[in-house]
Amino acid sequence: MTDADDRLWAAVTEPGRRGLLDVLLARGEATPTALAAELPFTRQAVSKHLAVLLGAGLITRQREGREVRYAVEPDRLHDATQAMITAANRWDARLNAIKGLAESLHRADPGSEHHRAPPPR
Amino acid sequence: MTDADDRLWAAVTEPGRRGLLDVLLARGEATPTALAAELPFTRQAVSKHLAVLLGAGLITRQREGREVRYAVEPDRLHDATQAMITAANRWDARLNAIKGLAESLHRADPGSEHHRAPPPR
DNA sequence: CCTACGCGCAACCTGTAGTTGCGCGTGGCC
DNA sequence: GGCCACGCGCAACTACAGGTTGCGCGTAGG
Repeated sequence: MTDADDRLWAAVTEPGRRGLLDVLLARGEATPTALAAELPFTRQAVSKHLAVLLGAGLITRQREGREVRYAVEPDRLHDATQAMITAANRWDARLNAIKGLAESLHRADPGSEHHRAPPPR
Repeated sequence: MTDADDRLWAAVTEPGRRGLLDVLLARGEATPTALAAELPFTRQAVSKHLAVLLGAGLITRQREGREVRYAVEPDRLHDATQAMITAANRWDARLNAIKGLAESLHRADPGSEHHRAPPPR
């Protein structure tokens, strides 16, 4: 996993940003104040997060008079979602392998959960 | 999304923990020192992360003499991966809707990307 | 022109990730 | 049995990122 991908991952998985993206995706585009109105933190905090997302190329910024409209960048954000799904699936594959192995061991020797002798004290 | 799910999400998505889980999944089970040997941070940092994962129910802890073996809890971790995939898919659905909408608008009126009159200065 | 609003910048606070240092218990060796 | 070595957890400290408040600038609108 490259360096840019790491930044992408960190940008979308951070809890605050995740909620922010939820709202922004529901609207397609919005201003910082509008976003802050639906989120549990202040406009400035929102603005910081938007700066991070902007730096990661996940959203676009466009001035319109005294307002600023932020909009999602579908292609780039799609890359992020795919990265998440890929990672999750890779983990799941490992998980199934481990689970299957544990079960087969259990069948072979049901008493071997504690590998040696576990002295209670 | 519930409170426990939030803790689950935070536990797995944190960058340090993500790398740790990668190694732990590759081995199935391991001791803190063994994990620290393959990770970019110290044994104590690993130990802290393991404590968090343990608190989230994602791994199990078992003393074996003077060592401690941590092992992944397949079912619980599977829940986490599913949560990630679900979130990613939900975003992707929104994304496609937005992208489709933008394209249809573009077809209807190719010059309407700037909604009103954008004064350059 | 003057007011109101939206925004960004800067200073500050707080929690968490990461480090180093130390003490305790267990295993192996003589 | 006694001693050293190793693995581990606890505690104190530092560094950084998320979040807040306060302020100043520019633009919109009467």
